[in-house]
Amino acid sequence: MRQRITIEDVAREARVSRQTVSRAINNKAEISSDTQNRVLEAVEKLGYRPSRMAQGLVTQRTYTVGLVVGDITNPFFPEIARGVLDAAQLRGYNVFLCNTDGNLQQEFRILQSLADHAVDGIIIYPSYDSDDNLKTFVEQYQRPLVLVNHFFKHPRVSNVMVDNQGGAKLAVDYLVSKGHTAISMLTGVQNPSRDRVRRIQGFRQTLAAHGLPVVEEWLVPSLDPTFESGYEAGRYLLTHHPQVTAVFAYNDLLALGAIRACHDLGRRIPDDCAIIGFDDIRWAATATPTLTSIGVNKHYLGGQSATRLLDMLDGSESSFSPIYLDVELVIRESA
Amino acid sequence: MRQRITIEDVAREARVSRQTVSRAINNKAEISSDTQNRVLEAVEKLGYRPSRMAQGLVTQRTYTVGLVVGDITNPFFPEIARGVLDAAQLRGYNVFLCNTDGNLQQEFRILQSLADHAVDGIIIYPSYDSDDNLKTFVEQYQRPLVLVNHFFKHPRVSNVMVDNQGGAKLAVDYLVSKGHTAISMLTGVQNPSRDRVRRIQGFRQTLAAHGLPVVEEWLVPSLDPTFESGYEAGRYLLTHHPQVTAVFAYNDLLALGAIRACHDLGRRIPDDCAIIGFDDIRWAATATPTLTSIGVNKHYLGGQSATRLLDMLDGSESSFSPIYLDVELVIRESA
DNA sequence: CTGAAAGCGCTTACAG
DNA sequence: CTGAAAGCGCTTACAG
Repeated sequence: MRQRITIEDVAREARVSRQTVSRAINNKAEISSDTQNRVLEAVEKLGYRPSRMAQGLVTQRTYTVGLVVGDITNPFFPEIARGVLDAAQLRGYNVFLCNTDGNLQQEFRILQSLADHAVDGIIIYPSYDSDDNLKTFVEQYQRPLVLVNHFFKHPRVSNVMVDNQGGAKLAVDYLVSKGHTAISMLTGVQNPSRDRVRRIQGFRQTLAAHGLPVVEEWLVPSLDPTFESGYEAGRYLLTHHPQVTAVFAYNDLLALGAIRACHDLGRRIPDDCAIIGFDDIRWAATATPTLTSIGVNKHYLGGQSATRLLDMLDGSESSFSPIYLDVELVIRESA
Repeated sequence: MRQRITIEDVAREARVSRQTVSRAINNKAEISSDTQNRVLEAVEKLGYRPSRMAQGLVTQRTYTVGLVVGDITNPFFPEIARGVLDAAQLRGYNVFLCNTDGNLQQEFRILQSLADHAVDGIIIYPSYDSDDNLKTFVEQYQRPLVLVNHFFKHPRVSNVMVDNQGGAKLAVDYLVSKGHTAISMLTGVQNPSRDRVRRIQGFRQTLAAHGLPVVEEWLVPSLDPTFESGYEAGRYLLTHHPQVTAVFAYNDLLALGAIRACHDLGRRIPDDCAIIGFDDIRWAATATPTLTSIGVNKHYLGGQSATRLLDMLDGSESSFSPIYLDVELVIRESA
């Protein structure tokens, strides 16, 4: 069983002290290029790689970050994760992935566990009521946090916001422009997260701006933001309120479920019922009919979140204003 | 700025030595329950949490593992990842997620970086030609590895295999039972990974077993295993070989693309052309028409892989035979 | 520019 | 059952 190659081995090979090896591999100024080269050769020869752990113990930098999402199985998240991963890797960081399922205790345990592993920072897509978790975490554990779609004022916390309200406006404006007046919304879960609240607000405000009434019975919540729930909610809506001619869904999964419900109820899309989603997951572009949606660049969103976090870590600047990401209306067949 | 609470603080609070604190929190035998309680109270009071890093430096156990997949954005992987994550978390492990994009150099860099972070083990879905990477890694870095759908004989390597050949047989048997004789296959990428090779083998053998010819022109490869490539390949196939009445696709994404191609070419599914996929991703159940596919329990696959890895780490047993996972034919509308 | 000393936060033998 | 010593693999001052 081969032993781990340590800095000691390199020092012996290059006939210098450990500190000098450290200087060489970390590119410190106080070293002659002669010795540096000699050390680097020894490093090469032995295949030495410094232990991140041992380094981290003294520098308090581990080059790891946590990415905390609701459920990686929700097609909204993999692309975000990919954006985070790509940006992180480019700068030499590894990423722990964790799922909260929107469960606060779970979320808390995860944050704690990431702290135990001494991650340098965390990107989190918080649950609907995470403020206590975030607060105790950020005060106990002195590391930067990036929150996606959730505001939290704190010097070590930065925010990346999708223009949810604007997206809802785009959707409703478009439906109205198509002549719809009986517009419903599938709002997603009962306990809405911040982004849900904002999409609902945008929906209400835009209807009002067009002089259209907000019929409360046409705002249909569901258990979770999945295809199945969208199917249930859509079926319920179209059965009990058949006068509705257009549906704006909190997300694409719900919208896709509603499409299926329409289909099963024999209502044609978009003629009998127009449907528009949010997020523009890949699936939306290939569904039948293809889904009109509010597009968010998820890879970019992830990338920006990671970049922001790493910038906070490199920490020249002390304060960071929120990042706002635009959305766009992607018109396809369903509306 | 609050300081980190260390074992030293707890020792002072409980009026014992650091070693005794260590014994208490690690539930060692050599400690009186009296002192243990006193220490645990102090731990509670101070909110002490041991540093995994410091522990890891001496125990050589970090309670982290790596999960290396092709691309988390491919809908095949998130459910696997979820299975890994759930099983790992249950046993107190955190998971680094990494994407190789099937790129060997990238894969090597990732393995190295995970080793730098001293992960306890790795679960990897290897690229098509990873043997060199795996070999140098496993010999240099004395940690267990779990390979999914790729054989590699080594005492520290364990394998989790999906019955790819059997799945292909199920698909072809079914198509033949429906009266098809002109059966084509979308084979995925040019450089097939092990699981691709096996699905193709199964396809060929089963055709032969039914006394049907294998028409080489009907085996259509593509750039990558995506919806877009499936569309291209499907379109090519049905234009140049219109006599084909059934298509078996390497995976669901390709199959879904082929469905769209059929649709655009005005061929009805399944009457003019039957299509069957592999993997049974969620999307398959909700497509129009819904996709007949070979089902793999991806969450279970991930869970088994993680469990196997952690069992190797706990290391009572020295040798582990491969895990074989069954597949099943899921009949829907497309075939 | 280089090395001897101290220490990051823990655990593992070894005494008693 | 408990504590003093040594050490995991590094880096950070501090001398020279």
